[in-house]
Amino acid sequence: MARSNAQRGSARNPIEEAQERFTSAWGQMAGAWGISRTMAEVHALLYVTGEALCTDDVMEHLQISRGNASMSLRALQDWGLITRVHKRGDRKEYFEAESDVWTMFRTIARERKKRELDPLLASLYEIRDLTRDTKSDETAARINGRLDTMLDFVETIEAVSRSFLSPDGNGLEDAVVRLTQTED
Amino acid sequence: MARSNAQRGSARNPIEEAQERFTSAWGQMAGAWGISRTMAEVHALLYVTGEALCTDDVMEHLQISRGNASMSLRALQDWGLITRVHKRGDRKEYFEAESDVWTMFRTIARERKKRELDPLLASLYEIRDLTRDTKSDETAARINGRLDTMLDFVETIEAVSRSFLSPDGNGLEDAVVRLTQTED
DNA sequence: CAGTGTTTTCAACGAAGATTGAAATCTCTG
DNA sequence: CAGAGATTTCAATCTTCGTTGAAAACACTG
Repeated sequence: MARSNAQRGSARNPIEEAQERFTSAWGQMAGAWGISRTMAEVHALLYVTGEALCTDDVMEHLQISRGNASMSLRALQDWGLITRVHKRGDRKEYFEAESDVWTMFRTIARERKKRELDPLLASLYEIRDLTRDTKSDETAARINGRLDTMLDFVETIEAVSRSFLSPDGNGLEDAVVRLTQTED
Repeated sequence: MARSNAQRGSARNPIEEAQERFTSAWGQMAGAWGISRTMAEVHALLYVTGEALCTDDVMEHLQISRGNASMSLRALQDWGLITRVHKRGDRKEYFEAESDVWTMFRTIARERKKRELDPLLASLYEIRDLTRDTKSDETAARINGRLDTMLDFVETIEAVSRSFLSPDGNGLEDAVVRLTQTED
């Protein structure tokens, strides 16, 4: 009882502290890809640990409720960032994180594209069609011009994303490596 | 009284409706770059309108309070997405949005890098240093391996971002164009 | 198929963040 | 430099989102 409280905050040994700090740092990034802090922390924990953990492990490490752990694990599965693992002779379910960081990144990017970019693009098409046959005074022309410019831009972004993400390939990593090399 | 309520939701003419729908669609993207929905809507309004607006214009179009409008405009200035404009013979301040979409994108990306990526990288360095001289049993080795892999990855992302964003140049647009063309 | 261990669901609650509005501050103008 | 107009600030309030915990559903095992 005394022991399990004493180690709150800064963990016993360097490895545990590193694990805890990583989990927390990764949690800060939650906003960066539109998931809750807890969900990011669960993911970080599974990633850094590198082995399959069960709901109780997650609850204990992160000090969260069973319901919260269950929902976060479910959401991470929906994103495709973790997978279920069965251990025979054990009735509990275990989960482990995708270990390849590029795959992880691609998964997140693909999901965000689906949830944010694609709907935006769809909206922009609809909006353009609203004003397709409007006689343009000066103001209308300016506004339409801006909308068209934005649509072009978002289309370009979408095209780039698609070429990286949609095939099964790992074009992303290649491209990034190419880009970081000689910028001639 | 009847009139100003009647046009809530769908605006009178196609142009106004397009403007309103764009503002709303752009507002949905707020989460995507870590600002509040209102702030994104103010930005969208200024962008699509294409001319300088004052606080009262913003308040009226978006149906928000003076305080909220003031704070959102301030925040957008801090981000560098809008600039103040003085109209002579008028005591009010006016604001207009950056009109070049690539510049806009670069501004947002640069700010996010500063606020999210750089701190993450700093944390990861600290975390690595924690475990630098730990004798590694099997578990510790695995965890350290994962942390190193993640650090490499984030360093790479940082390097790519930096090469696009930090110079004054428009390397980003060029790179994107290059990437969308023949993928050989 | 009863019993036990495990996971999921969800209404109530709590925390974090956004918004308001009015007072305080600032800034022109005559 | 008084006063009107414009902007900013911030405590109180509202809203939204995340979390809890216990009940229900589920899934094994003997």
